Amino acid sequence: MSAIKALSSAPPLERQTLGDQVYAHIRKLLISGRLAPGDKLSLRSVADVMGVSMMPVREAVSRLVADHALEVTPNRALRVPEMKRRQFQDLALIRAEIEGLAAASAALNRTAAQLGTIAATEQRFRLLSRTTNPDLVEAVECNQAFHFAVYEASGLPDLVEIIGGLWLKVGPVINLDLRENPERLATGSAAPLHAEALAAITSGDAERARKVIAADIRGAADFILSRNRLPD
Amino acid sequence: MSAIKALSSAPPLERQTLGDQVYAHIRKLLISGRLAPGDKLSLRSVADVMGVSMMPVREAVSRLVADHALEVTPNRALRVPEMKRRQFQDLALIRAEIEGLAAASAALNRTAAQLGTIAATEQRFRLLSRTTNPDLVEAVECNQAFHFAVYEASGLPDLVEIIGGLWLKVGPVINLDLRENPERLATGSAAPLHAEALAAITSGDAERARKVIAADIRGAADFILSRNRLPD
DNA sequence: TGCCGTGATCTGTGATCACAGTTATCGTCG
DNA sequence: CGACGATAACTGTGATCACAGATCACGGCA
Repeated sequence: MSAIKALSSAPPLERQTLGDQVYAHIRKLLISGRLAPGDKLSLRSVADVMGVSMMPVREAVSRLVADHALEVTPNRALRVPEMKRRQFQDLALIRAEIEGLAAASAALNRTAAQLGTIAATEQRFRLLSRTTNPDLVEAVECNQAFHFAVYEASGLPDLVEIIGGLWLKVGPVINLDLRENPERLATGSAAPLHAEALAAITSGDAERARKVIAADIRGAADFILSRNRLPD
Repeated sequence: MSAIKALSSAPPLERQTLGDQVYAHIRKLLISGRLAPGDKLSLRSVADVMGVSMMPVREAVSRLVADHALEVTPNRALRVPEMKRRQFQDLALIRAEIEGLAAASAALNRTAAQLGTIAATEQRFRLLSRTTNPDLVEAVECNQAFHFAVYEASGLPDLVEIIGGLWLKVGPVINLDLRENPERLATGSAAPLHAEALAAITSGDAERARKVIAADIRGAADFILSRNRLPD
């Protein structure tokens, strides 16, 4: 019995099916913007380059289609959806509210360890944004890491998952834009806003955290909308 | 050319794959509570009763698992997840905020036709809640119809989709409870709150609409939590 | 009587084949 | 030389088969 009890100490082993791995792979490509709106995919080609059969790809793609991260056209073509200008505006509004809620909850519920993670990612982002020639891929990941460090600290996993779905939709647009306008990283207001968010969460000021994160999202969205690369 | 132009007038024909139909079927069973938490499913049995192969069921189930509307246990069993008490509380908080946002947006953006739909569903629900022996299945559908009539009127389809995902999670719990406590329909405060929400949306009072819908959600959640049928 | 090994059975996962519909390519006709 | 039409290649969808792992029931050992 003691032996059994010993073995049951760390049993949360989670099985990773091939479908899960393919899903995670494509998802990362989308959020980081390496798959741009309009890009076309095919089950067989993806299966080929990933060295698996078509089945796991089908499973992963069906999930991404359900998230509207991919779409299958009436002609049975598979592609990254083009985001209309209006939809991007709406998503910014929704994200400001939902991610603001997560930030407010984080200010109230964060643990000390989570606060440390937030501070670390904030510092990384701040230092990177001051660099003269920043690595864009790393900057994108830094920004994402900071935001999700905040959201994870909310203690609301269901909310984090919803936000993840939103990022999956806007990721291709945001990161494609950042790649074309690298100066936004330095001239934009992201870094000081992140610092203020960290301060608000540290002091437990929920409403301030909510407003700052919402402002960060609106700022990025307004910048992209001003560049007007979106159809409609 | 004129013939082609004529044909392209109404081409938004949407193909319904078998997978889509299976997904819609299971989804309806979940939201209406006919599949209760803990219920077990199997790909082959579902495929059998629906008269299709296993493939469309796999496609549908993989989507529902991605939504956390179903879960596949480490033992490769497929079942409706049990909702923990804490998670249900968190979901109520999230829903109050998100669905409140949708209601507020509906107060500002609803069309006249949408307002009519909201009023019609409100009346249906009000009459039904006064019935001495109401049909519970119909009551559940009425409540759902009213809420989503409001949310559709927000003009934010992405937000409606998020809310749909939330209802998919809480549906089994809420409707299972309503089935066991039918008196909630008459004694609860749902009907007057719905009426007040309709009034707020009619007059364009966004903040009042937000608060009323949030109160409706919290009221139902508190009732269920007081019954304490949830684990943990 | 209580416990554990062992087989049959059922599970989701992955691969392979078949098919209808679309797209792209190229040869041919006007 | 340009436009049309047929054919070949490719698309997602669905069905069927194969397999490893897990559950369950039965039976034998202690």
